[in-house]
Amino acid sequence: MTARSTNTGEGSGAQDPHRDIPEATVARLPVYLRALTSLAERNIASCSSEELATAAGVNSAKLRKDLSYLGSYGTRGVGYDVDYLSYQIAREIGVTHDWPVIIVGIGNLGQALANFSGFSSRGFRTVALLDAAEPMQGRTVAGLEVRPFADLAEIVAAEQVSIGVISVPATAAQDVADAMVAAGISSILNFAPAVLNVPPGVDVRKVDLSIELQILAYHESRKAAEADGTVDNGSEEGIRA
Amino acid sequence: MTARSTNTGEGSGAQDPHRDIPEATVARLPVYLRALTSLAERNIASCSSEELATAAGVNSAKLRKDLSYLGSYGTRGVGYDVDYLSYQIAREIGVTHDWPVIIVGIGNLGQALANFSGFSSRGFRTVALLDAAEPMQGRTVAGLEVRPFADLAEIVAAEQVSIGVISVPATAAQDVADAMVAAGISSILNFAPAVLNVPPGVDVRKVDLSIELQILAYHESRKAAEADGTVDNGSEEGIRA
DNA sequence: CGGAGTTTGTGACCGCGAGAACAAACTCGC
DNA sequence: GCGAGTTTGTTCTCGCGGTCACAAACTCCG
Ligand SMILES: NC(=O)c1ccc[n+]([C@@H]2O[C@H](COP(=O)([O-])OP(=O)(O)OC[C@H]3O[C@@H](n4cnc5c(N)ncnc54)[C@H](O)[C@@H]3O)[C@@H](O)[C@H]2O)c1
Ligand SMILES: NC(=O)c1ccc[n+]([C@@H]2O[C@H](COP(=O)([O-])OP(=O)(O)OC[C@H]3O[C@@H](n4cnc5c(N)ncnc54)[C@H](O)[C@@H]3O)[C@@H](O)[C@H]2O)c1
Repeated sequence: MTARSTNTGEGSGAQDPHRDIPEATVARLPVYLRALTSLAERNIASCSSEELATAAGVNSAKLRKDLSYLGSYGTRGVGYDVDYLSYQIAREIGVTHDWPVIIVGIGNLGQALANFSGFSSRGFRTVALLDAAEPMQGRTVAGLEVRPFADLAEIVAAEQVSIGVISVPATAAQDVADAMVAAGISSILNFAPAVLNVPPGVDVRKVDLSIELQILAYHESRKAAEADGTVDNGSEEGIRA
Repeated sequence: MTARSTNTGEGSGAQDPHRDIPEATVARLPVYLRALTSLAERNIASCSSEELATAAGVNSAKLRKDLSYLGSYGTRGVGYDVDYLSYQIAREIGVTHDWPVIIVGIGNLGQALANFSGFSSRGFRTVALLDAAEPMQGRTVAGLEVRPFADLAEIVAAEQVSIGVISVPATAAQDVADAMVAAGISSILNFAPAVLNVPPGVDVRKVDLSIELQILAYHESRKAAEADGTVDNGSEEGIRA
């Protein structure tokens, strides 16, 4: 029984800014930022939590709690200053300056992503497009030359890239991810329907179209069943009164 | 078998199929289905929860719990039959037959989606492409003629469409959603960065690229700060890997 | 200057979901 | 037939996250 259980008093102080923002809150901050941008474009200088919450599609209490994690940037009885809050959220997320991004796999989806203007307007800058296929290389997409996949490490080092987008077929996704990690990339956005294995310290987020549709299909099935009465062909029992 | 002996309780048995599957589980079922498909393609006939869990990138206990919501389809001491379990999951999700889907907004992203083969192989069939712009209409994308947006209601009724995909600019998204709902669509997959307002009974899922990237940027910022020396106290040794 | 009205920030509560642990059920070898 | 080994299905516990409700803080007006 040594003093192993130090227990670290450390107090329960929760209000130390920049300390452990809940993941669910992090996922909503970009939504708030977008809503604020939209308000700013309409020359609205300040807003209440209620207004911002409806613009963002969330509960106002949740919004206030989320914002409280980054500090007290509102004024009681008044609301939030749009520009000021925008900046604070952008600073917390880390998009006050642009992040360089590379896209690997310039097929159907990769080209759409490359042409997507929403990147640059929200804190990101596509600095390179990479593809393994010979016919693609050298072609220009969205003003950028498509470069060979072999140049990955060189580009990542030269441009200080830490975020990579994968839009290659599922079979190649793990290889690309491995190469990205080896090159020094530590955040990956994966569009391929594959489970990626990465070392600790590397973040992966996935966007999976089929999964989203299947989730919708599940609820749609239940709606149909609800309206219909029965669910399926009951080979077992399914006796209904 | 069929000896349903101790069926008296029914209290916490909770094994009534088709009753309240948790949302988090629903979101993972497609992942399991994909992993199973992959196993089947490699001619693997059965697997344990451990194997399937690693293939799906989740914890085995979580996987077993998830599967238990749809019934007892495994065999203790043996594992799961791949084909049988695949069918059961597909049936639960509702993708034993194909769902007709329409895509509205055939720009960069819409064309990529239309050309995406993953739809048809996972329970969905693109039956129509719609766009409001004159120059697009009549053109053929992925073997389908692009039709005027005004035909929406007619197409939805004729093809019994209940799932719609929105890939128009954010400013038009709400209008398109309203038209979809009016036409009878009750599930929407939205790619536009906009908050959609829909009546109850209509499901909306959103895929938002910028948000995903900003979440990555947030964690990336913290990694940079961590490595930079913004860490003040060195008293604690337990650095989370 | 003070009270009424408004809005933020936060403490309390509760339900869902993740994970560990274990009993039940099945197979296999003898 | 029976015990040993294996794997599922379920129970229990704990922490995160969503919601409510309210005190604190600010403005406005008389
Ligand atoms: N098209 C869509 O709408 C869509 C939607 C959701 C998901 N996805 C997924 O995104 C991925 C790409 O889809 P797509 O339709 O653009 O496919 P695609 O076949 O059109 O393009 C894939 C590109 O990746 C390149 N590539 C292949 N292997 C590579 C490697 N090892 N290194 C570098 N580049 C490589 C190919 O040359 C090709 O240009 C797929 O995994 C697909 O499942 C696509
Ligand atoms: N391109 C991408 O990679 C990408 C990624 C993420 C999100 N998005 C989002 O997806 C949406 C589409 O992106 P895009 O790059 O394809 O844009 P785009 O401008 O290339 O295409 C939009 C299409 O929608 C059509 N359209 C406009 N208003 C319409 C209406 N009221 N009814 C029917 N059709 C209409 C236009 O004619 C055009 O063909 C945007 O909201 C964008 O923010 C795109």
